[in-house]
Amino acid sequence: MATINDISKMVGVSKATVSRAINGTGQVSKETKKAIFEAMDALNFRPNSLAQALATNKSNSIGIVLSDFDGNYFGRLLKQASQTAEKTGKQLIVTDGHNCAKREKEAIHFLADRKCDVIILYTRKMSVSDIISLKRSISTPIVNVGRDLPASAGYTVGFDHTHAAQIAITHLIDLGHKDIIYIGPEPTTPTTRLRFQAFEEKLEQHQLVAQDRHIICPDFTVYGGYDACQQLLKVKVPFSAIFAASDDIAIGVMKALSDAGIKVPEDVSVVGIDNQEKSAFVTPSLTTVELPIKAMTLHAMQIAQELAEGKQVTNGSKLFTGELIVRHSATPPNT
Amino acid sequence: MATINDISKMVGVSKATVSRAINGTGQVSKETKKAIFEAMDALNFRPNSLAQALATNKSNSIGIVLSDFDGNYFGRLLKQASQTAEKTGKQLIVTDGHNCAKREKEAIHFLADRKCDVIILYTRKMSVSDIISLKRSISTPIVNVGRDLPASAGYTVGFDHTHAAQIAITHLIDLGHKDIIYIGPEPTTPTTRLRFQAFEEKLEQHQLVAQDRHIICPDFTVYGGYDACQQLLKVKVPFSAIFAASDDIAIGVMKALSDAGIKVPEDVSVVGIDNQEKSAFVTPSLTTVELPIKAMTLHAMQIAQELAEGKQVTNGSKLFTGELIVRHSATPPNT
DNA sequence: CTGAAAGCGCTTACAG
DNA sequence: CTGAAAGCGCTTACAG
Repeated sequence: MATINDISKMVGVSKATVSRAINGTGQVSKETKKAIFEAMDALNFRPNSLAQALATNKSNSIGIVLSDFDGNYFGRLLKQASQTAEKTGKQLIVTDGHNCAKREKEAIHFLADRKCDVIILYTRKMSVSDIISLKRSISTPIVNVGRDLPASAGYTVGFDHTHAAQIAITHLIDLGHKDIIYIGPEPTTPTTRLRFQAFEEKLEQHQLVAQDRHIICPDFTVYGGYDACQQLLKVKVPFSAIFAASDDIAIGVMKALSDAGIKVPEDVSVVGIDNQEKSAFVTPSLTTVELPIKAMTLHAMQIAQELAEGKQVTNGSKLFTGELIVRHSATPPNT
Repeated sequence: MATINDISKMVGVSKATVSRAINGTGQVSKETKKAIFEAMDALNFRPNSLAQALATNKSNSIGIVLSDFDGNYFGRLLKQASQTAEKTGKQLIVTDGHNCAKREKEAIHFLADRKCDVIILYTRKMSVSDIISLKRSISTPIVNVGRDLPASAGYTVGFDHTHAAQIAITHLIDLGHKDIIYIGPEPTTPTTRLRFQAFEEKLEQHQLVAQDRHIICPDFTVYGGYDACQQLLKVKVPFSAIFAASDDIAIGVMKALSDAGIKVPEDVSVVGIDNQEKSAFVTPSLTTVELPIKAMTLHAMQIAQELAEGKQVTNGSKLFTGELIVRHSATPPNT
């Protein structure tokens, strides 16, 4: 690998001059500039970005830590993030939190250690105080995505999970359903807690039975939904509608129902949350709540961008809300 | 940020000793080691990994470049890669090739410039000669994933796309179908070309009409499949089966069919390629070909691992083959 | 077991 | 417009 020294020797100038030519900082005469670029080509020179970063204390890259590499919307988030990053000429470094608070923290440190200009943090497991203290311990600016965090956690682009769950359930109630089941993971993380609480509250508010209406599935996957629904069919509690904590779960649920000879929506209505691409293509198409992950990511990247350039942030933290997408998986109950 | 100097001053030893204590290289007495660790804690010291990498010329990380951040199996690939990486204590740096040869190259350079120990390359757009010359121009070892490349391209964990397409089509032919349509992207990339060629050859081999049987869809998505199938329904060519170039396309196709009142598999059979998670959960469940992306990634990571440690590679390049997964979307034609 | 010194490949005041 | 020198924060022979 050729270094700046090689090319400085070849051209017969100091490496300071070479550096200036490369970066376009300071004045360099046309002729020497030309000679330098030719030498760079000849030697196939590429600046060592590690050395650059060490010297300047920044790396021209944006770090992302994702709580997990297979959540149902991490693909959309990544896609959007990488598109915006490309426009700004910054590289994106993506890192896995392995769905565990400890790993999430490590990933953040990894990124901070590499002097990323800014870190986009999509965490599910870290507690609010974790986030706040971590934020304090590193100098890299952080922008949180996905959760609704207090101002002390720094910039955050959140989603109103409570509201999303409410409109889904309200839809079912408005259709006339009285026996509604919730299928979703145990309410142990902020997100799962919010969704489940919204469920219970809405039911109670409408004087419907809210107790023992929660069938737990291990995760947010189709498999989880499928198994949980089979479980539900065994216990023989009466129900006419199911609220699934995610579209994936809902799709698993619908499959289990169909395998058991139960028709959706004629016999049982199902609604989900997420509005994944595939949800429009299953049969029946799924009624769900749009989670605007692309718009959220875009917003987060704009903040990140401004932060990276040391600019004033024009549009700071924001809370996004969902929207009900009515399709064909939920109808009035069969009476 | 505390540096190694701060802690060397605090303890009263040279920074060489501190470095040895941190890395566990060389001898350091118990007492000084203890003092050093205490000081590290007190000052909340984290070694600057940029400086470490610059000094040692390695970074203890594995780089991945993905041709695109929304291909249909990049999620599974990433998940598996990050799981293996975690076990080995290496960090994973993921980078987007933006579905374009130029960007793919840039991404590789980015990773090489950061001194990744090894690069996993999943490219769709770069030509074989591109890959070979790029491989020559950087010193970082590369392991290719997904395509079947010549030995001169270095280690490669490939998939036999021709064989996969063949078994899918043969399945349809064996069921008795004579009028088969191919729905997939234009054969412009290595993968799309292979799949389409296999289709044409098999048809000709069985003396079936192979001309004008290709309905083009813009990409590998459900939307693409949906639109292309609507196209197909307009042109009124007779057909009893559809071979879709991916599961996503197949799912879009089935939806278009069902929207048009055509029953799968009673009226039309459909098969895909990929065996995505959701394919078992659509109705009817999709007959497809398993693409063992997890196993392939695991294999690639093992090579990467050995390369990174400078070990001899025990199991080198390998070509994986698909397996037919028979479910409910394809049956004998209705005669 | 420990230290002084050189080096990794850049950048950036400072001086001219 | 250009160069000499110090510095970024580490590691690693070498010498003791």
